[in-house]
Amino acid sequence: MKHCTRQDTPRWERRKEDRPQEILCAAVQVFGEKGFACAKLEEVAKKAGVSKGTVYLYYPNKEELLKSVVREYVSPIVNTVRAEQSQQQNQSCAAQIEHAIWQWWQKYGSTELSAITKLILNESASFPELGRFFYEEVIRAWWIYLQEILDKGVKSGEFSPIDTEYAAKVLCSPLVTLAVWKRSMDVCCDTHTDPQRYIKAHVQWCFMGCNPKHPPNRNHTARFGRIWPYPRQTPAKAPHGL
Amino acid sequence: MKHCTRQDTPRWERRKEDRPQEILCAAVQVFGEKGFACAKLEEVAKKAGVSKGTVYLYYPNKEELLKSVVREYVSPIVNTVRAEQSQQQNQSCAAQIEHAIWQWWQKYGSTELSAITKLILNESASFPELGRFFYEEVIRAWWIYLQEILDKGVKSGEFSPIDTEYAAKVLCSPLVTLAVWKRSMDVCCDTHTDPQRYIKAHVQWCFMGCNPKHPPNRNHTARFGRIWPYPRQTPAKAPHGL
Amino acid sequence: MKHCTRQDTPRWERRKEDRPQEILCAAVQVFGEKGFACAKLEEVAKKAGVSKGTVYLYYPNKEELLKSVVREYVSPIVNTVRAEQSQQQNQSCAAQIEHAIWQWWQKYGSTELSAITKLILNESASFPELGRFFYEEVIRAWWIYLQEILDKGVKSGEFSPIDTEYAAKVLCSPLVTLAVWKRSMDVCCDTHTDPQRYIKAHVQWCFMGCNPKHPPNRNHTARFGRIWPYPRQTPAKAPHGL
Amino acid sequence: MKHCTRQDTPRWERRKEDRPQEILCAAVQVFGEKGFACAKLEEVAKKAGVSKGTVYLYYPNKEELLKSVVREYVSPIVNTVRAEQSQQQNQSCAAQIEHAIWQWWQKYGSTELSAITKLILNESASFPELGRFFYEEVIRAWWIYLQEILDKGVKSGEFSPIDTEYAAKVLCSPLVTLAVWKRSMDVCCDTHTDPQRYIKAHVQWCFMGCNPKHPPNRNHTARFGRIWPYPRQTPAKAPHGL
DNA sequence: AATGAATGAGTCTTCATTCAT
DNA sequence: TATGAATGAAGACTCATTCAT
Repeated sequence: MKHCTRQDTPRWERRKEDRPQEILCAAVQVFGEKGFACAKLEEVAKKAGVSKGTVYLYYPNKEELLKSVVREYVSPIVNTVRAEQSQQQNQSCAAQIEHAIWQWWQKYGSTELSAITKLILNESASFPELGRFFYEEVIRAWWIYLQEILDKGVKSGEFSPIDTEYAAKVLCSPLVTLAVWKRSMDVCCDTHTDPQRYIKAHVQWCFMGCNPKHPPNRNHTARFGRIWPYPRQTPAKAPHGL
Repeated sequence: MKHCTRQDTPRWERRKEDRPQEILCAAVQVFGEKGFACAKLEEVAKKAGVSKGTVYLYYPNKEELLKSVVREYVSPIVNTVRAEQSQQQNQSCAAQIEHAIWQWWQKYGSTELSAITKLILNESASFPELGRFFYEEVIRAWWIYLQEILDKGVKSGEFSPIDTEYAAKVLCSPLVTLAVWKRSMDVCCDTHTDPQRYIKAHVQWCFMGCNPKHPPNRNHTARFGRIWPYPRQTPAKAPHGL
Repeated sequence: MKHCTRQDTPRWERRKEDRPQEILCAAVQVFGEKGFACAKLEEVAKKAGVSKGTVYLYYPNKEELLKSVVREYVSPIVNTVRAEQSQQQNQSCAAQIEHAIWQWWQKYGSTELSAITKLILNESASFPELGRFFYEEVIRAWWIYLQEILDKGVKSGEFSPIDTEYAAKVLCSPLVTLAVWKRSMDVCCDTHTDPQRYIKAHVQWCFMGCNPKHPPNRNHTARFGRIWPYPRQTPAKAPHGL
Repeated sequence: MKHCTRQDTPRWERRKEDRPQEILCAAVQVFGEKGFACAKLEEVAKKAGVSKGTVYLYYPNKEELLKSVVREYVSPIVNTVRAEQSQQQNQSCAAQIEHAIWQWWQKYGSTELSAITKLILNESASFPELGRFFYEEVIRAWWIYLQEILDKGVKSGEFSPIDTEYAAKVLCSPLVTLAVWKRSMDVCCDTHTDPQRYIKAHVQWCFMGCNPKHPPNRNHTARFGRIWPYPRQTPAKAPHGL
């Protein structure tokens, strides 16, 4: 004989298996929307349907929660892409580059996860450890992956001899910009950047740039000498001088 | 008893009018480094050489300070952009592109002004009118400028026929990324990105990409169909959907 | 299907009765080390080899656990004290004193039991009944024991005429301090107090102090008149009164 | 013409000079009553008549607040006593010892400050840094001071040759015990320990112990061999074995 | 006008206690 | 019984904002 009191709706459930994923999933959303500093663990908890304390049961603190998000969701992506690629070694390096770019978009850039990149770029100066972690765990992995393909292409003669290390960085930057852009300008303006078209333009650019008949003199750039870091101005100076 | 005539304390006389500028100058640095949430008004005050209270004398609160910073700093950027657009008309389009890139870095990217770009990208989701204004006044102007050169080059046959609108966006993105990067990753990691080398790689990329013998099939990309914005996931769902 | 008869799992049968003891044993260590406030029930549980919930099965809350610890652990102390008191009657009083001191250390001070003394001194202000019980059953018994020896020695002329009641208290204090010290300062500093050497110094002190040729004038102390409790100071007062 | 509105009772006063002392004074009381872990900075603030934030204006955190109490009020005491003593170098060492003991009581033991000693002994295992700090700052200073006098006395022949290092420790312990006692047993029992009488007994003990005609054989102690640390018992063992 | 001392709401984190399993 | 996942009240600490000076 069972009394049908409130006991039928228990105050909480025991779901050890699912909790971590639920919390991580909520964390992606909250971190993505608010950034690291402004994200409230209480909001993460609420979104995950648990109490504040439960979050700490699975992740020792805010920073580790974010790191876990990265480790769990973001880091594996390069390896996945790499693994898929390795089954197609007979493709041209150009095809491999293109594939990597589209995969990046499909698996990361187009998802909620790419908000992490925006977050890191925003806050790594304030939370250096986070910046270092993301750099080591994610950014470098992508750079290395792309540079390997470029190196292979240069070695085989498929590509021109280029500064592959920096070319890999340049190669990534439109993707990063696109992800940030979708979460900044496209939110407040009526720009509606079309990712497909953007990436197509990027891919085309990758393989031929604008393809001029007479590329400018390579030494042209020697004229420009200012180097980073530029001198800081003292606050008392007029800001126009900046 | 001390006489406070104009002659005796000329420095103090100007002070009153300079204060707002000094504060804004400090604020752009702090906001640029820390983002809105992590920026401390105390740090702004210290950098500006005034007390915390003085900041509130000129700006009613943190949000208004941010808005003032952006409003104030957009003008020099606009001027910088405009100044670029009128020069080098007689050169080849390729040379004009390259010149624009280097000028962007020299006049803008390498200066404090580029902190504003980082700031805007950070905060435009939270402060839409700021984003809109910056987009209209600065970004679009710059895009149009580049697109005009590209269009001219395509029209004259100097360049291949490309999607000039989006190519202009892609063309900008490494510059934006570089400026943001110097203010984020390079601060916390030992990456020490070399702007000269980065821009050289970018310029080379612009004109020939990696220049493969057999560029991949253009239709390849049709396989990728996911479009933005993707549906939000509810926390209970499997995170693989991320 | 597993048969759980007595023969098959003899160890498990006893478990149920041992649990409270195991928990108390763990608790005395943790309370002794950390004090009531800083002791974590989780640490107690782990040390006892049970789960947090099990502790609550036997003790309704932290406070009752502490009380049980003291109740349970005080008895052995009392017995230890009593056992000491009946021996060595035929020796000189000095020898009896010395013997008592060493026995105290060997049977009590050097064992886990002395953690209880530290605990009681910590918490008796918050849990008066605990303090009272420990005082009546243990401390007073020990004092009386020592005082009896001192009285006998004074009466027989072996000792000088002294204030035996307070001398007994003074006589105890280095022992208490040593036990507390080993559990506090020696844990965090590199002091490594040597108990043997400490007790030797104490014993020597007991029988001759520093043995000066000209002890100071006994009436000297009349100059010092402040008595306990001194008046509490209000915060606004000058702190020099402290 | 002044309107007598609420403005007559301003929400707060600006009292930069007095705040630190008021806060420290409140801190002594709260730390003394509650111990380090249980002391709430909010209570300190309330007692000092300020808000929570104000405490942090002057002391960066709880630990530094306590350290400041020690540095400001406790540490100077030895030096004061030392300085006073140095004006009486012609006194016997015995008189100097006695003077130090009474000064300790008058300047520290009888005041609210001596609760710090209890606190440290209680919590230095949980807050090792605090323990180390207090040891270095206070305890060692007293030990050194007393040992110096003892050494001088031994050297001059006024005292017997003794283990002055450990004798100094033994010499301190009744004072420590007294201070702890007044704040533990005397609070919950009707013991009402008389400090004057206690210290008199201690002083007498210092100079002659119980002064037996036939001190026990010094080698007697060789029989006792157990040394610290004794072996920890496993929780499963019967606690009587402790 | 300028200062910076003072405030207190807000957030991370801990842990005694509860309770579904 | 026993477990340990889940809770939520409580406390340290921060910082935008106020306001006495």
